[in-house]
Amino acid sequence: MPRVSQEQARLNRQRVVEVAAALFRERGLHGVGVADIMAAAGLTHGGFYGQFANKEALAAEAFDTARTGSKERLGGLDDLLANYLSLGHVQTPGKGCPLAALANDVAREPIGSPVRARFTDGVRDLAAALAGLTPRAAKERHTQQTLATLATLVGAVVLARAVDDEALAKALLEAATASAAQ
Amino acid sequence: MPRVSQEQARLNRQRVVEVAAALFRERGLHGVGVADIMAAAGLTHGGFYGQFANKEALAAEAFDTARTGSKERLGGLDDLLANYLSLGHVQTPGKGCPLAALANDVAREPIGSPVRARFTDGVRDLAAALAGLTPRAAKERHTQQTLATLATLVGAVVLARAVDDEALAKALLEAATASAAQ
DNA sequence: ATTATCTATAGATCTATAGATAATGC
DNA sequence: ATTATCTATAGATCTATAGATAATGC
Repeated sequence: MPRVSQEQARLNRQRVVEVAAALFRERGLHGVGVADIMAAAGLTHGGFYGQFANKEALAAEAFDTARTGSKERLGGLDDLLANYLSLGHVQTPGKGCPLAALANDVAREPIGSPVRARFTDGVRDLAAALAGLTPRAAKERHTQQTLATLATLVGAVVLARAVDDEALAKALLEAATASAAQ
Repeated sequence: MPRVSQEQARLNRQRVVEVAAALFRERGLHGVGVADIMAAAGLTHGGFYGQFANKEALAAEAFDTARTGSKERLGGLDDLLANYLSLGHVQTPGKGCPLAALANDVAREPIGSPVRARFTDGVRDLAAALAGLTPRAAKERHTQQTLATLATLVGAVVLARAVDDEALAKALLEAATASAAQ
């Protein structure tokens, strides 16, 4: 019933995107509905379609928000590794790296889908961040090492989250840390 | 209408599990319904509940079938790496490693869920397979190296599948191969 | 008057169950 | 007679839209 100001509407829209960014990472792209997201933002279902074309468009925006919002406070390679490969990151996917949280979901999206493009940008971005923090060898080898490290980080977090045994989860994170630090 | 022999019923049941193992890996645990699976097996929806308690029980059986069915023909570490880190594996998740195909899905299942237990067994299994093919250093370090390699393999495949650029997918696989082969 | 939000609902889809059907196998 | 499978349907849930409501802002 209450109609709000344009200013408030803009804030509401941004809140929807942020809430969606968290819920998608926690429950998956198909694990949360538009009604859930709107309710979590304190709005009603019907209001959604005045602000977004459809669920897919929201997912694309939410992915970007998750990407920029979860960027590691970079200090050095060691800080990034410690943050990324922490139990805290494993236990709070809603605030963590969207690559690790949504890779399987994105892989099932049709090619050419908006979220796939954002995901690819995210991979390049994180690879660039890692490359910038790493001592550089020969250029080709440097790129290769960077991509391998990226795969190790994502793989360790993804597996640690799915496993039923916290000791094994920790062992995966520690093994990845030791490997990525050389 | 047609009622089949016990023998045929057993075969039908096994076919349902195998079809489910493929479809779950392709579309995710929530991306395929019981009706889809039964239709793909050439049976009708209603027949399902005579053979399985529920969808979760089928998922647990299907995960085990996927695990044993996708076991690499081991020849050596190089063969395993070449198979696991191939574009073929990336492009046919329905026949590939269930750890890479379903990690995000399993991570969203409640703790204590049957598929989480099977997933954990799968991680230990693949780690053991890798350990058996790897030159052994000091025991602790050996285990650590094995888990790091496992994370690298899974991460590379998971990322390569989600990315929109085949060149980047190949680069991820090659980087992981170079890293895992030392 | 415009428009952000809400109510209500259409149309799909999904899990699960109940009861009917018809071939197997004692 | 038993039982594997099928038909039909209940009860949830999900995306999307249409129309009503009421506060904003020219």
